[in-house]
Amino acid sequence: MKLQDYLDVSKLTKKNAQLELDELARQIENANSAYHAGDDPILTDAEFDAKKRRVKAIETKFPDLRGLFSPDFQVGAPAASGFGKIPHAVRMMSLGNAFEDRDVSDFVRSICKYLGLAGADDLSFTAEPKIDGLSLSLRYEHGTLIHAATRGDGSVGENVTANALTISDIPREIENAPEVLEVRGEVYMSHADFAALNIRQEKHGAKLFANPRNAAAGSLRQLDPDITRARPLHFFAYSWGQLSSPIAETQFDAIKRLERFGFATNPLTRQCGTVAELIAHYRSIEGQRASLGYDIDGVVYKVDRLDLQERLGFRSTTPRWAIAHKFPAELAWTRLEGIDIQVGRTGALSPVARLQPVTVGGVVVSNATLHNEDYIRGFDSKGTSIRGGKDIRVGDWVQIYRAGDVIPKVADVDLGRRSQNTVEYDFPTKCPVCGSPALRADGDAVRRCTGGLICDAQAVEKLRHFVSRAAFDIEGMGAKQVEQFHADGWIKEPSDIFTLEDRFGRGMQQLKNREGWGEKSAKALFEAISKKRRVELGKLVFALGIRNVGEVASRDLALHFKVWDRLVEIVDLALLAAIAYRKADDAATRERIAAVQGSRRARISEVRKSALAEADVPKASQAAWDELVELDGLGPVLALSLCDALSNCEERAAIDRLIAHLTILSPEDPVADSRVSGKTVVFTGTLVRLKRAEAKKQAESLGAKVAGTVSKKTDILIAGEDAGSKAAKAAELGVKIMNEDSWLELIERG
DNA sequence: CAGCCTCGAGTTCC
DNA sequence: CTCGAGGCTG
Repeated sequence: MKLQDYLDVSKLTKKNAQLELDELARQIENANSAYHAGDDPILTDAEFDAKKRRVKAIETKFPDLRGLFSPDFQVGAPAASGFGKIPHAVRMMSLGNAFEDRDVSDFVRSICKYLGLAGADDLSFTAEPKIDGLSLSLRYEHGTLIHAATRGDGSVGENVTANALTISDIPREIENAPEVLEVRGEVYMSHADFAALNIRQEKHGAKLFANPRNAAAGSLRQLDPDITRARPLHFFAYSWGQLSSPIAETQFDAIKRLERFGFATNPLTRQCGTVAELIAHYRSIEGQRASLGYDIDGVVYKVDRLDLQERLGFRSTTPRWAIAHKFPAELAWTRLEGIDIQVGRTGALSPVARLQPVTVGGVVVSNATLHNEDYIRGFDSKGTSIRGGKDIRVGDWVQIYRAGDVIPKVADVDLGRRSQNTVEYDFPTKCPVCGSPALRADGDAVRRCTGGLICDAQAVEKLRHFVSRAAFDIEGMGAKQVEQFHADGWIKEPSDIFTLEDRFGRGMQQLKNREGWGEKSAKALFEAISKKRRVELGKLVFALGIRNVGEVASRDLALHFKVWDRLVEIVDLALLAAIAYRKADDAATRERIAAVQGSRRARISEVRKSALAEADVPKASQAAWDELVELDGLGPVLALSLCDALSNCEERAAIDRLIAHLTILSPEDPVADSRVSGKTVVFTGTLVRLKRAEAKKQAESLGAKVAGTVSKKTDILIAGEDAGSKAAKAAELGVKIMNEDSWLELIERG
């Protein structure tokens, strides 16, 4: 039969299509396994390819059958990004790190503290090797794999289903599974397979991979699943995301359960009852490291009981109930050839070491961060020594390691090999880009360029921040593109992005004549820009790049103020109070310095208080300032940054020009209704049944705002034992006061 | 006010 | 990923 006829699906009924898809899936799967097992191929490449194309043809005709097994899953996915995006139903977190035994006992101690346990006797843990690969989340519904997603930024991953299906450790169907089961684990490549792959790559004149991790990552992120199939990848399951029903009561049993579902799990997973046992297992794994046949970079410890894991919950990016105990970093000596200065978005001058290239932990390193001038000098501003007080000089032999196996840093300097004619590094006091003075604020570790937006470096960095993933995230407009557009004078400030198409009228013409741009990509870019004219308030605030106002603070501001105009109104109003606060704070700082010199006791808060009282700030302004400062997580420093940014004429004008192009969306309240949603609560005194942090987390998950101090805006004060001044103030203000038990009762009923 | 815990800002290499 | 520093807790 001709291929063309084989791909003709016009006469196919939906019912037959379903049956045929299943059959094709089976055949392709079998061919796949045979391929993996090294058996004789069941299908020729052409046959294999034809079957895949028929699947695609059928799925195009019956889109609702699409998905389960499409060898090219992202039919119709945007071509620019390559892979479709998949939001994770449950965020994929990273892990906190321990480097020394001490950190492990600290970890256990903090868990006990959080749970209110006197000792670790009742706790037990699992310990397993930390595989050095890339994490993958597999979603099964009714026992069938429906997609596989990379970690991405933790919230949204990339759809690599087609590639995951070529990995023999990943079953397509599992039995007796909950309706929804997301299995998480690590994709990796063995040492042997890595070596063989590089030999093949070399033979074909292709690029060699630096290490198995990169090889595995490169292989999984192939647009053509056939290439992935030819790369021998493996998968260890160690965790899970969304579950329609629990699969076990402990971490260890859950791993066993994953095994029964047909997943490979790491054979060195153990249960440990004490810190000593954890460390012993760590040493044992460390001893076997070289003979495992795959890369690991540490050992992961997790609280075994899942109910406790749930109680412990998560910090912003890491779970409280797990930690990665890392192996010591690899070290390498090389020569420091020079020191360059980079200028960041906030004007920070950051020194970067230019090194004679050296291999550290499987990667060739030629740059390393030097942090700031104190780090180079070997002493911080308080006179505490860094690296034993050894300064770093151009020409020195320096020892390099990759902090957390990622960021290259200087660990040590070999003074014995320092040549006579080296000189101490002279940190610039002028911005190397714009020549403005670079000043170091009192007590600040960084020196900053004072040029503001005059400084090209700052302008570019601000633009890069504006288009970054957590901000406007414009597809086709990454760091490289804004840099280029800025260099051409096409984009000077964020608002220029939205006039790019108009301003150049024939912008399309101009753009598509430029190298790397065609008509299609230019059109796609303008479309992508247009799409972002509707923007969520929090993203907008973050994108502005106001100092000290990051992703979290922006989101909190958005949740509180809901609309842009309201936020601006309050910040504008707060300006007078902000000025008064700064003056009072400066006075307090001067007082402190004088007090330290005169060995008197400093009473900073009182100096500040009295200075503020004298300032006589208008009531409305003070109220606005208080509203900002009393927001949970915000304080005077952030509030000052906000006021500064919005009261600066040029900056404000640029912002106004920008928002003229935008439709600003109010944030959706992330929490469903509960009895306490929207209420502001304050905890005080000693809580008996819950620890403070736990109570706070729980209240927030129910939509309540947790504040630190009682004010008129407080709805409920939860008073534990020995509640003091806060309870008195609440009574004075007529705020509702509850004890811990009635609070718990209230939220449990809700 | 000291000691956490988080967040923000800066960084490298693929 | 790490450092420094802001903000909160006790």
